[in-house]
Order: sequence, then structure tokens, then C-alpha cells
Amino acid sequence: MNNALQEARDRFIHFWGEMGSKWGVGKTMAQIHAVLMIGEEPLSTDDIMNELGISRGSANTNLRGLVDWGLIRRVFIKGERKEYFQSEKDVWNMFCRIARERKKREIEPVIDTLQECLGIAGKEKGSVLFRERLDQLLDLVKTLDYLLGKIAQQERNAVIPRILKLLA
Amino acid sequence: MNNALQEARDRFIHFWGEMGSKWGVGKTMAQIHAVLMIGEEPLSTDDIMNELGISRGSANTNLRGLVDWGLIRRVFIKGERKEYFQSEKDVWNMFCRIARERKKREIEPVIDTLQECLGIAGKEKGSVLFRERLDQLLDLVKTLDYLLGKIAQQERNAVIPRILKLLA
DNA sequence: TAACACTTTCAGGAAGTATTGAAAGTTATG
DNA sequence: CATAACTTTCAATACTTCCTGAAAGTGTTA
Repeated sequence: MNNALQEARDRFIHFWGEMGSKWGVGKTMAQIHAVLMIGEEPLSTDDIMNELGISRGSANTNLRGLVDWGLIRRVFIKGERKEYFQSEKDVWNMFCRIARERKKREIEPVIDTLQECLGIAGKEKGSVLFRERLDQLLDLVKTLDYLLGKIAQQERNAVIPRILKLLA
Repeated sequence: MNNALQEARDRFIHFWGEMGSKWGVGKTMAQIHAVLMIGEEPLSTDDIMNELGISRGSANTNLRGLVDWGLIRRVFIKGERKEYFQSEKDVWNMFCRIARERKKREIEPVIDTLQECLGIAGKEKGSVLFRERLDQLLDLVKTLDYLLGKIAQQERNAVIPRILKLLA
């Protein structure tokens, strides 16, 4: 493999790792994702360990994490006992999976908790302002949750161009 | 202040802190934000220290952080030498500020880096697949960046209802 | 059932991140 | 200009999060 390409790949992997930590995904997990995303063939746990110089434990944990996110899947190769992993390659599908997963894991619980806080606060006079603020917040979160859910259900071409047009 | 309200406030502050760490904002910073968001009056650094039981250094650092994000502002109270802080109270404005700031700090650099990687990779045959993937990614990120920028410019009622209708 | 190939778990340690508290810096007041 | 009121900085430390590597677990083959 030529040098320039190798450098570009490494830089992308490194960068994707940085992004991961910023967005609460974990550096190593993001790096593994990057490796699988830009590689053609499915890779085994050992391949990943070698490529990134990480331990078996870490490789295993993070690969499982990525499977849970729905960003990679296990593939079975005939004649091989090892498990191999392969990334979702379509970027829009990737986006949808992340969106759906974050919605479920992080946005829906926000809604629950805000409602709980409102419940506890009750309706006494002293709580008017508190409730006002939380109501507003709840309303926006619910709307965004709904939007994200809808968008992440569709084909890219079915939705993005129309929103672009709307905002133009 | 009645107990139920106090508990609701505490729970909200605690919860907002947790959300903060999940989204890469820092627990304490998010808690301070929560305190200011649900409080009416502007608060001083000492008020914050007492309310959350944190050190002066931490209060100072995190308050500055929040000012940088544009989520709170310094206010001057006549006859007082201390600085007071007050939160943006409108939830849609909050959202827009966060969106604009993350766009600038985190999304735009992604675009630059992806382009850089593509530049390094060059146009040899071996890099076709790599480029394909990064091109796709770059395209999506650019689109989302543009969308977020547009949305975060508008009044809530000017944009959300129309997108909702579009997706209905 | 014994040896093998592979995966998962987890206690302990390394690396990274946030907080403290005291000292230095700044600005206002008499 | 000296003192007081307040803010900022930063080295040391506490905390959290992540990774390692060895051991245990699981299933397969001969």
C-alpha cells in the first residue's frame, strides 16, 4: 500500500477517535469503528488488536459496544472459527442508527425525568416559575425527539432535500 | 420554600449535571447552568459555591465556560462590587446558542479534517474505496452543518412547525 | 474426555479530567 | 497609596474513565 494512502487512513482513524471522545463514545471504540469503516474485508478481533495495538479485553468490549450501537455486525466466514466484524458502510444508515440509539438511550430518559420533576414540584404557587421553565424545556425536547425519530426513519433522499428546500 | 419544590429543584440540578457529562460538557458546569436556569435572580460566584458546595476555583472556571458558550451572562448590580450571573431563560435561544457553538467548535473542524485526509490520500487507484467513504461522509456532514446553521438562525415558530408539517 | 481455539469477564493499574485552595492579580475605595 | 473587595490562576490532588492481561468460560475437534 502506498504511503500517502496509509497516512490518510491513519490520520482519519486518529481523528475519528478524537471525535469519539468529544461525543461521549470512547476513543478506542471510535477508532475501531473507523478501521472497519474504511476497510473492505471483515476483520477479526486479532486484526483489530494488531491494527490499533490494543489489548484483547479492550478490543472485545469495544467491538461489542459497536454491535450494540448497530454500527457493525458479526459475520461468519466459512471454514473459520473466529468471529469477524464488518461495518455498516452507508453513511446515512450510520447516521440513522446513531440517531435512533441516542434517542432511545438519552433523549427519552430526559423526557421521563423532566416529567418526574414536574410531578414532584406540584402545583403550589411557589413553583410557578420552576414549572414554566421545565415545561418549556420539556416541550422542546419532545419536539426534537419526535423530529429526530421521524427523520431517522426515512431514506435520505426522501427527507433531506425537502428540508433543504424549505430553509432555502 | 416548600419541600417538594426543593426536592424537584435538586433532582433537576443533579440530572442536568449527569446529562452534561454524557454530552461532554462537564458535570459541574451543567449543574451551575441548571441552578441559574431555574433561579430567578442573578447569582454571585459565592452563591453558586454555596448552593453546590464547590470551590471558588471551580465555580470561577465553570462560570467562565458557560459565558463562553453564551448560555449565561455577567450582570452588574448597582451598589454591588461582585459580579452576578444570569442565565438565558428562553429555551429555544439556549438551543440555538448550543447548536451554533457546537457547529463552530466541532462540526466545522470535521469538515476541514476530512478534506485534509482526502487531499493526502491522492487519486491513486488504491484509494478509490477510501475516498468513496470519506466523500460520502463529508457530504453528509456538510449538509447537516448547513441545516443546523440555518435552523439555529431562526425563530422557533418560523421553522419547527414547518418541518413538523413536512414530516407529518 | 482431553486438548484446542476462541471469547468473555473483571480486578488492578494507567491515563485522562476536573476540582481544590492558596497565592497572585486586579480594581475600587477612602 | 494602602487597604479592602473581589477575581483569576495554577500546581497538587482527587476522581473518573478506560485499558490491560490473566483467568475463567464456552464450544469444537479428535
